[in-house]
Order: sequence, then C-alpha cells, then structure tokens
Amino acid sequence: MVWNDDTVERLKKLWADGLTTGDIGKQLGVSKNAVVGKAHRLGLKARPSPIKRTKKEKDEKIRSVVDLKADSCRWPIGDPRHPNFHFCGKTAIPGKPYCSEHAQIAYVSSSRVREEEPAPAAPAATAPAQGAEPASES
DNA sequence: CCCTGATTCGC
DNA sequence: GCGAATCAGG
Repeated sequence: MVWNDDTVERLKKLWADGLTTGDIGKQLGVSKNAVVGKAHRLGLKARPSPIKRTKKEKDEKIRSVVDLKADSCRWPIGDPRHPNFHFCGKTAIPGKPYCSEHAQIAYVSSSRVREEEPAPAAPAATAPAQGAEPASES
C-alpha cells in the first residue's frame, strides 16, 4: 500500500466517517490490519471496538399501535402488513376499545356485518383491553 | 464464533 | 514504514 497524502486523507476521512477498519480496508483495497496499523502510526485512532454507525437510520419507522391512548379507538385501518397500517385512533367509548362509530361495527348483534365494513383484524371481544401490544415489525 | 480495534514484530 | 500475526474487548 502506498500511503501518499491522498490515500492517507481518504483513510482519515473514512476513519472519521465512522467506518470500521474492515470497511475502510475494503474501500482502500487493503486489509483491516493495514488500516489499523496506519491509523495507529498516524496518531489517530482509539475508538471503541465494535464501532457502530450510531448516526441516524432507524427511528420513526415503528409507529402505529404504540402511541395509542388508553381511550383510542383500536379499529384497524389498512393492511397490518403494510407500513402505513394504523388504527382509527379516535376517542373510544369508555370501557370499549373502539369509538362509537366502530363499536357498532365491532359489536354486531347477530354476528351480521355491514357489507362495506371490513371485519376487524383484532376483534375487541378478544383483544387486550388497555394493553395493546405493538406487534409491528416482526 | 462472530465482530471490532490495538499491539507486536519480522520484513 | 508497512502490515500479517497476534492479542484483547464485546
């Protein structure tokens, strides 16, 4: 490996960028040892071993049932497998997991459902009352 | 055992 | 000075 100013600069860049020695080595075409060794000699280094890109990524992806209030209507909207799946969220009837509107649909008198009303994925009768667990991302 | 970085040591 | 081998932490 020829450590000219250019390569050294790239090394420092990648190193500062939070890349692991292995990744830097791949991008520079050298082994991780070469990277670590050079970094050591350059003076820079001293990073926690399993350095992780603690940057962004992640976050604001798992949200749906998690932020439901105790009185939020749990009527499912959309496909549970779809990222945009959510719940009605409107204020539910005290003691019930659905708002008045959806409660009518959920608690059909003679097990008969309105034709245009989709059956709830999680029936209120069997769904956990206030402890709805976020089962997304599984 | 996998990963990581740190240090050693022959070249 | 270089980096594979080796060591050590997680």
